[in-house]
Amino acid sequence: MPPRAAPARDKLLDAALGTIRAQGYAGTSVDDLCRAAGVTKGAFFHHFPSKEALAVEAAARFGAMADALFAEAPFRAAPDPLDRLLGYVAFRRDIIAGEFADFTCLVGTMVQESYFTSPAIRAACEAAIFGHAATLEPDIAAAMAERAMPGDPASLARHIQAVIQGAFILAKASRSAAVARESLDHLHRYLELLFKGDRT
Amino acid sequence: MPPRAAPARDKLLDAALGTIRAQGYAGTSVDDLCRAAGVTKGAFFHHFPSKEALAVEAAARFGAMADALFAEAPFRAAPDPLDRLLGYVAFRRDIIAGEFADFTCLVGTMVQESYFTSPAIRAACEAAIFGHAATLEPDIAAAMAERAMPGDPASLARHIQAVIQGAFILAKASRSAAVARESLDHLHRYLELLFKGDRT
DNA sequence: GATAACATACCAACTGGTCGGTATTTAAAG
DNA sequence: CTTTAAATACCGACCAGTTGGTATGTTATC
Repeated sequence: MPPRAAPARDKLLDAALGTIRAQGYAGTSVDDLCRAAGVTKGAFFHHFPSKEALAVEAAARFGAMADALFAEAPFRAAPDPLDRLLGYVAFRRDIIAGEFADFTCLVGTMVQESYFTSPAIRAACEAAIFGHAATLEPDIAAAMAERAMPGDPASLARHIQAVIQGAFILAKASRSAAVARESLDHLHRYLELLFKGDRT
Repeated sequence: MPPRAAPARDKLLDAALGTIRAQGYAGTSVDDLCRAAGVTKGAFFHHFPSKEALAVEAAARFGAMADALFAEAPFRAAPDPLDRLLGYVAFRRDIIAGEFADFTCLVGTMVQESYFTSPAIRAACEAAIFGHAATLEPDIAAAMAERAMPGDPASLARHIQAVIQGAFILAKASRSAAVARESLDHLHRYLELLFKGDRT
């Protein structure tokens, strides 16, 4: 097959998304990854200098995939910035379904356990989370400006990410996606109260 | 029920709180724990049948310690239930300071990485998180009743925990306790808007 | 003198990582 | 269009250290 395409590399990265989201970073061995990807250890260390390096790349890949998903989602077409913001939260709520390893956040999982032991992974996760949060800032800023509201768009964008991350934790603890969706509903209500001043 | 003083047991449990919060469950070896506790491996397996069993007990201990901390905190003395609720959030905000391993949540960290691989740990973390959330329900229910508000007290209590957990993740990612406090401020504002309808 | 609390030595399985090798592709030379 | 040389992709045995856990003690306390 085409070596230039390096399928083993992509297979490993893909396998990492699912496996690490289910077992955590430290709980996933290089052999686990190779097995899940259907690849040998030789291929692993040909493409990645270390397990940590793969994690860093997986974090970046996950961030890019997430950004692309939301950039192309239907709610983006709304003309009003507040509608786009509320649409984002509603969309995030709605995609919380199915297997946990499918809707859960790779970088949130990894940073939790390796922020202290691996500066490289921590930085990669920070970039993914805060980079994604930054994509919300323009709409928040526009919605605030339209209403001459005080407030820090960046801070609200970060809070939205915090709620999402926390919702995943409660969902995992209770094996219930519904618990996570509920929290996103509260977040949605917060934004409505904040921007519209009512509970419509 | 320890027959008579088993210092090694307590030292191991204490060491687990700090070490697992910094390195995660899978990232912490039994030897790490023994070293941190100043105890030998023989003592470890004399008191705990497995590493997993220690984690389960550590989760329960952490939950009990947290419940006790908030049950005795000053805000509990407020006569109004809403003030107690807002006081809880403000108090949680204020104790986010210093070392990450000191204010961060053991059970949130553990459940994130082992909800799939260890049913026992997952259940222990679920009990700690949702048990703690339940302690907020009476005040929320009372505050809602006073205002004849619709809404599910349990759901709001869980949301509060979700925000707290998510705030920790963002804090770890950015090495900034301030980011977490900010999120607690947003949560505080949500509750004010919900119950008072203004931004006082 | 029994029992719980600890210590020491040890183990098989697994850990992340290395290494010498082979197969396939690309690029340039003929 | 071939031949060929360099590069890249991949394989799988192997390594030293670590893993969670055990077996067999010794010591302290009732």
